[in-house]
Amino acid sequence: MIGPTSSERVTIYDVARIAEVSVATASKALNGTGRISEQTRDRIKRVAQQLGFRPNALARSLTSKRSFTVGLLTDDTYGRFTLPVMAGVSEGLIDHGVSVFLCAVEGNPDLTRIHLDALLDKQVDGIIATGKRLDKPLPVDLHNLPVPVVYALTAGPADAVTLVPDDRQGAIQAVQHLIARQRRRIVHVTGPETFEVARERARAYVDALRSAEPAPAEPCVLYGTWSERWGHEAVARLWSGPDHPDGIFCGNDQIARGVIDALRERGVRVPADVSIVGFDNWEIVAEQTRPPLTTIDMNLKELGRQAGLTLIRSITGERAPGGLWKLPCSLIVRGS
Amino acid sequence: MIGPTSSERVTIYDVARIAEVSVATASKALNGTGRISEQTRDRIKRVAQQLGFRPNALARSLTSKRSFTVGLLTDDTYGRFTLPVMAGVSEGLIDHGVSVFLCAVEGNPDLTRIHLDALLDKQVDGIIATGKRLDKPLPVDLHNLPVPVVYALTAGPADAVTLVPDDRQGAIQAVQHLIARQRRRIVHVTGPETFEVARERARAYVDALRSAEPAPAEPCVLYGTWSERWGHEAVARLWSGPDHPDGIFCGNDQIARGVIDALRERGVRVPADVSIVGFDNWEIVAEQTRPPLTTIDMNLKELGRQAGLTLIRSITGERAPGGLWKLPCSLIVRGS
DNA sequence: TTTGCCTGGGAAAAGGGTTTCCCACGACCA
DNA sequence: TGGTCGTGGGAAACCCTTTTCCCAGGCAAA
Repeated sequence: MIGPTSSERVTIYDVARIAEVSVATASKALNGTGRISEQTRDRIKRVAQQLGFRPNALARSLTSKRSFTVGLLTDDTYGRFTLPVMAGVSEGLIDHGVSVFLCAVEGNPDLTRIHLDALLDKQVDGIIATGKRLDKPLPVDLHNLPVPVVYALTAGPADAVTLVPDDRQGAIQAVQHLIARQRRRIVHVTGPETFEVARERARAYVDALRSAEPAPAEPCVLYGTWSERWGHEAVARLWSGPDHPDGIFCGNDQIARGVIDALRERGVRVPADVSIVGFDNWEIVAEQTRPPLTTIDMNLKELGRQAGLTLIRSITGERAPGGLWKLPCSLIVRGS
Repeated sequence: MIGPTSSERVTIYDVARIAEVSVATASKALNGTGRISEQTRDRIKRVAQQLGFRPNALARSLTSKRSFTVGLLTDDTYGRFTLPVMAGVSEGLIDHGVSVFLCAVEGNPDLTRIHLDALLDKQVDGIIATGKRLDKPLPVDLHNLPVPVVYALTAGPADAVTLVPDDRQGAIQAVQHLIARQRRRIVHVTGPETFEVARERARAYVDALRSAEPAPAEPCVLYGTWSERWGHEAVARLWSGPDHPDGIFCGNDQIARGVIDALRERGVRVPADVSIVGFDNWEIVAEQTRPPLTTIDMNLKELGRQAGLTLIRSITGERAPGGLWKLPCSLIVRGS
């Protein structure tokens, strides 16, 4: 009777025994290494197939020094930004047989340490650090780890690869879109000035306006919070004076949502009287506004995928040049 | 000079050599097993500490048959429901030294198969399957796996543990809250009737009304979609006739958002004229409505934690009775 | 002094693979 | 017929840790 000795998992010993070869030969046949005759190889493969043999990845990792796992450290509990990144990482890595350990560390240094130690003990091949703010590093030092680290959406050391959306390019696209729609009095309503991304987008907004022909009205940046409420308030403020904007570039989709609602309440038509562009392409918000929101997509899933692939390259020894890698954003045109 | 032989990772051999004992003794000392004299144990521990020795979890798993990893299979790409569950799972398991493999399978059977095989090859101790709909199973059969499986927010076989929020209890709480606020004409605006949760909540709504004293107006359930737009439409429909409700229980927070906005646009005051209760406690929505939304929280993080702990128990041999475990929801009272 | 027990510690196997050699054998050539 | 070479396959070491015996020696009891 053909079959493994017991109900336990079938090992390469079972395969070898039944194919009547040594385990060394079996291993070489199954991995395509070493010199084996065509027919022996086929026979071994057939037996392995029949037995449903699947090599124990743990045992294999022990010798190969590669565990085909990586850790994903994330600081973003709410997950609005992290989730697409995670999905991208996972998607980009599974093709390489690599699985991803998820570690939600919620800004807690002790917890982060615990997760990090667990990852290292489990011999991960590399680590991806991700957060929601580029200017806030993770609460633990990832320097001098025995494995490569790639940063995504969070601050890393200068010599490491850090992947971020190209906020500047995204903001410029947004402004140019408004200009192309014949808008001339374009203001920027965004989050707190303490956020680097807010300042970056604001700078890009100013530059884009300044370099436009014919020259639009002077730039005007309103810093506030990342909330709908602030969108309402900003509209109230903007419409309190005599000069009203005809285009508003919002720092995120929630603000844009507030702006759109406030405008509708005032009887201002979007996009007839004022065009709105958001930022994030948070579909659950952007698709539900009336009209649906034109916005900038940061392509976070793609960013995650790139992070994964970059990490793989580092693991396999390719030395990537460190620094900030900016990935392009896309303009999503909807109705606003 | 005290130190490991090379720059490689320090192994238990290094510890043993430097402490001048055998590896067997070192292992026993560090794990607190076997019989070792107090001083030898201390010496070994001190050496291990100095060397920064951390045992290789892979090698350890090889003998112990426990990898201290579990797989989390999720079908919910958007992650609104899954993310809190994931966070809870991770949080509940890290205390037990267990790490979580994240597998986003997006309803793709082949991809699911690939992930599942990778998990099994990596010798996970167990698997948590999660989705966003109880009535839609994952696109792969998790029966007869060599490891225990726990289901959360997704359909599992009858003999397995399946954790879900107690929709009935949550809905009843919502209705009772409205009744306690002296509301008598309470309607239920919810998602598609094809969703089991929608029907379940609707049944609970009906039952809660029927058993209330003094008897409120006849139940009225409006099925639609899970969108803001449907909230608007439902209000339009409800206010087209002569009899207007004074309480609305919404199937989710997005619908509630639409309802609240539509009411404000009509000049109906919330909660003076009509009280609203949502479902999900999706904070980003619920806190931004005007007024902030009173809603039902499904305690998904706690659900995730329970899923993790239940899985641990199954792994360690405790046989949990299979079936549907309903975890209580909480009423979150805000301004509506 | 012998016997027996207890104690602390070590040798070796096991866990499931991969890899480095090394060997046997047949073919080919002189 | 003897030597050389290429080929297919195997023995054993190795990866790192745990665990199962087993042993040596000290001490108390007989």
